[in-house]
Amino acid sequence: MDDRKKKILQAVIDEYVSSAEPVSSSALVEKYNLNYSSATVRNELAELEKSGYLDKTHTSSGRVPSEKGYRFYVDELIKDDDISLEEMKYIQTKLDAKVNEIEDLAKIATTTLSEITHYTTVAIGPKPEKQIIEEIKFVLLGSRMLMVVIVTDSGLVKETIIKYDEDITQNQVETLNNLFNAKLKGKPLSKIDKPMEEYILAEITYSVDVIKPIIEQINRIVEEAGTIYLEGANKSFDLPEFKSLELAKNFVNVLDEKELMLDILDSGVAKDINVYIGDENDKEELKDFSVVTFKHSVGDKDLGTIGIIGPKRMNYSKVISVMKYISKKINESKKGE
Amino acid sequence: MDDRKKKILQAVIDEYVSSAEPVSSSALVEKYNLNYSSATVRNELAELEKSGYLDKTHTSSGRVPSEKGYRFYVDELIKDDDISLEEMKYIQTKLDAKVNEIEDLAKIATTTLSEITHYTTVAIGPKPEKQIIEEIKFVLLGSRMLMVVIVTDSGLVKETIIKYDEDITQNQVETLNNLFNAKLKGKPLSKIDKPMEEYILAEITYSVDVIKPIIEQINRIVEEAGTIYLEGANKSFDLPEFKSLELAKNFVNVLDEKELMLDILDSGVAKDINVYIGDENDKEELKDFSVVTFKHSVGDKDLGTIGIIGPKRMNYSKVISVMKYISKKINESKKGE
DNA sequence: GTTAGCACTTTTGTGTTCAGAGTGCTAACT
DNA sequence: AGTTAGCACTCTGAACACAAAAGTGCTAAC
Repeated sequence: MDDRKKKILQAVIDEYVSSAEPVSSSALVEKYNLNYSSATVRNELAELEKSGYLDKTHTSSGRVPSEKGYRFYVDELIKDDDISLEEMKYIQTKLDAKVNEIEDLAKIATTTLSEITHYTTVAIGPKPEKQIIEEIKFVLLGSRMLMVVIVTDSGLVKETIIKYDEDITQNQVETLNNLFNAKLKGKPLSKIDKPMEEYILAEITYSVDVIKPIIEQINRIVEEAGTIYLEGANKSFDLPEFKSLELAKNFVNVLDEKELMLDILDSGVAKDINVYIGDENDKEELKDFSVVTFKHSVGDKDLGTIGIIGPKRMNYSKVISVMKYISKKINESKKGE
Repeated sequence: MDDRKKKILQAVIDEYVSSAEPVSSSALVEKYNLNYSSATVRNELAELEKSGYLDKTHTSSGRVPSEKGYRFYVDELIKDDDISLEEMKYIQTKLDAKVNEIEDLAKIATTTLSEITHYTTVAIGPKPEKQIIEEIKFVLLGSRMLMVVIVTDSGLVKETIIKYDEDITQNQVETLNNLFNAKLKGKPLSKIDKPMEEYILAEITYSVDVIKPIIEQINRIVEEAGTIYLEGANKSFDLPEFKSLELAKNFVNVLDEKELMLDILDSGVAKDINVYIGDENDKEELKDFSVVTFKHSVGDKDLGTIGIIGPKRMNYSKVISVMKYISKKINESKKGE
């Protein structure tokens, strides 16, 4: 593919991304100051179409990028500095917010990404099983509320509260602290299984009623730790793709299926940024969309994966540029902590 | 208004609520086994229209309830036991879930309400200023993470984490516990103002760097405590009212304005259940919708307010029945705790 | 290799027509 | 009195035709 073809393909995609309308030869000449006539451009467009990079919606319509076209664009033509000074500043202030829980940081990154790109973003934290329990602490609130706090090596802090019908003594709290730390510290953050439960129950001399709810709640925490969150689902409704309400509803339904989202975010291979365009998505429901995911981290601490879901006609340059920038900034700013 | 008119008005509303189409005289006769001919019904409809309870979309169309019609329906015709056995059971299992934080209970109620009614629900917790701090506790996690836990009389438990660059001693934690409890216990949950901040700073002998972030985070918690949450925003897209995407977008935007939502939920007067139909809403943005709010509580503990936002063509009977049932069940089941 | 020019294709918007759904009213019936 | 059958009238919405607009592809000339 020669330079002129690349230039034209890029122009078609840029134009289509911003207008969502099939792109005509004359529009290209006018807006992208190509030094050729529309007739020449038309010839090139015809060839690009023959090689599969472009499509037409009907015989006499303008051109629309094909998935192959987008793929070529993402692989070869993308700019990864498509981010303005204002955007950088905005990201910086957002990330500077005094947050102390690692989950909050991830959430802020997800929100910011959605705000800047205007696409829907989803995120999951690091897999619970990959995190190591560093400390588990029992704290008595009043005399009948027990708080359980679990701290993991990746900086995750999760807590829950159990209410009892009887007073809990400081003594009991000590015992619990000792027992649970002895058994769980250094282990991966996963549910307490039957054998472990039996062991703990056997070990404790006093009432089962105290222990049972603790185990129940710890298991709930673990489950919750793998939770996904979602930002800017409504943003997608501004897209002309969704002028059919049918499609919009489908989209919302996809987002609602947590399992599906988990799979998608998990499927990202080792690469830092993964782009799935239309049919490249494994899931049938996403064949009409594009998904971009990236793993982020602070130093060597995994922060989980963030994904963007948008139309195939996504602004890949901007999305990837912003992702890279956020990723870099998170890593830099918080490394010392 | 005589009985027959009431019966017909009720039939028109019930039919319109389920079909969203203007209701014709013949449809009424057929589906609501009225023992009159369509001509008679037409006469009644004409009178109901003259008195303002019904509208027409054009001269020869069927009838549509007016806001006055809905208001009459809500005030006079509503059934408050419009809830099935299955629904009761579903609510019961949901509420039986082992949750221990009062906020989670409110969240479950909100979600369940949305699931059963298929409308969008929003909720706010009790106003922070109305809650009294019962205990404030500092917990050291590892050696450089400090967790602050605040417990209020209404059962709210809020916590946050502060990370330091230097080790914190158990001694310091004790001092903090004593100082903050001495100053804040029994006070309403509100931001720490300047004088109080100065006082605390003066009182503490060691580094300001330890205290500053604590105050910062406590204030953040307080702010967050008044937060609203939202459930089932996407459900509304199934409504035929939203066949115009324009309206759908507006609706989403309304939901996005947290301030607005807060106002609406706050404005509920002392009554247990408040219904605002169309123009009865203070906010311009909600003139096309109806809002139903209710305060809920466990025993004498305020749990905050839940609201339902839906089309004026809302199933008021069902919504109110379900609200009442949930409210009753929450109160019953958790009273002992 | 490039481009002006034009025939050809398809979409989109507009006006028109026509059937269908409902009402309102009149006149007859109980 | 109240009820109802019957019919004229109104409005909507779907179907169709037609014209204008937007583009392309191709040819022939530069």
